[in-house]
Amino acid sequence: MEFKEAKNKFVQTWGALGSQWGINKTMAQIHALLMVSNEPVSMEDIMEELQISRGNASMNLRGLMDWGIVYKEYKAGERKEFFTAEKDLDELAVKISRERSKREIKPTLKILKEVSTIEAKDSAEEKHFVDQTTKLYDFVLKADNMLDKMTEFNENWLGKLIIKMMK
Amino acid sequence: MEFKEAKNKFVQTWGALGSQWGINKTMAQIHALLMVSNEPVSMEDIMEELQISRGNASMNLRGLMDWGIVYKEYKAGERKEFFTAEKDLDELAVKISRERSKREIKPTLKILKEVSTIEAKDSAEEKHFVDQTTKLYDFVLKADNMLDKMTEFNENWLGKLIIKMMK
DNA sequence: AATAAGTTTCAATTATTTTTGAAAGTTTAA
DNA sequence: TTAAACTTTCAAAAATAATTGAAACTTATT
Repeated sequence: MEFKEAKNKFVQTWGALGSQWGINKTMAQIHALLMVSNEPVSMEDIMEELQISRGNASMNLRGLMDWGIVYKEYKAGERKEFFTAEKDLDELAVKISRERSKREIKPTLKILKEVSTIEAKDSAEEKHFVDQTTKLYDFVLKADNMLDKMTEFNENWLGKLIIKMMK
Repeated sequence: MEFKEAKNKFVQTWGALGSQWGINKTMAQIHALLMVSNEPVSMEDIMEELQISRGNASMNLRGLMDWGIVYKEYKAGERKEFFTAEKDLDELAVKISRERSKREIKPTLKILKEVSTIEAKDSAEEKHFVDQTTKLYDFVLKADNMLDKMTEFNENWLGKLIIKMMK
């Protein structure tokens, strides 16, 4: 396989994976493209390589920057903006975790707390509901805290974690 | 908040969360409904509670069974089929992890292997591509193996894991 | 302060995904 | 073996999400 083909295959695959995880295809593709680029890429180049419109590129780049995993860069003497991706994978994982926690997990926890603390009357049905949502709350809270812990490990937490798990 | 309201809120929230994670809303809602039901639920009841068509219910129940997190049950003397959800949350997490690994991670690893092993010529661009995709391969492989390990812990791995992480 | 270079926004369009509903298929019981 | 009870399938319709493109906006240059 030659370089261009491999690069394209990677970008497509990353895009498809993104879709399956609730990230829009183009956003994932742009991210993939920037991840494997050794130097900052302009919006023009992104549009060209992925065959997408200016508006699309602009919006998805903004989205990626909101996630904190793509940065804007300026080149001396150039008016255009360039973009780079976070390339450290541990850092990338930490940022994505943090952001998903903030956007999705925390609000869900809030609701779980609410619904699990209704007064359970005496019916088995209601008791089971309270019991199950309480368990779910505890579980999600624990999982979310684990993500927080990961950020403390910081350097290569995944490797360290696996070593601990082996023991 | 009264029971019916809480239940509805939970089902809606779980459905919305599903969407954000690439699981279709109805599938997530059915799962939520079954999780908090203390006894098996018929397709009729699911249709009624979620206000969805028979076809929709049928297809999404099938999907949930393919994930291995919803089971069919038969009640003595009843012709209808009933459904229950996996309610043990550790077990649920393990099953979802296993299935996502099989369906999404493993195929992605295969592609990453392919594209990271092209002959890198001498250009910095190509070298960076090979380097970055190799790192990505290693990272995803490690993360995937961690999921496997979780299944070995089996009983309350999340709690144990957090304790280990604290140390 | 006018112009040029570049970016963002958003209503309209297009593509994708989900849902419906009725026909076809299955299974059980008489 | 027929009919009734129930489930599955899938083409068409509806709902949702992504994309375009051109006008509005911003910033830098002359």
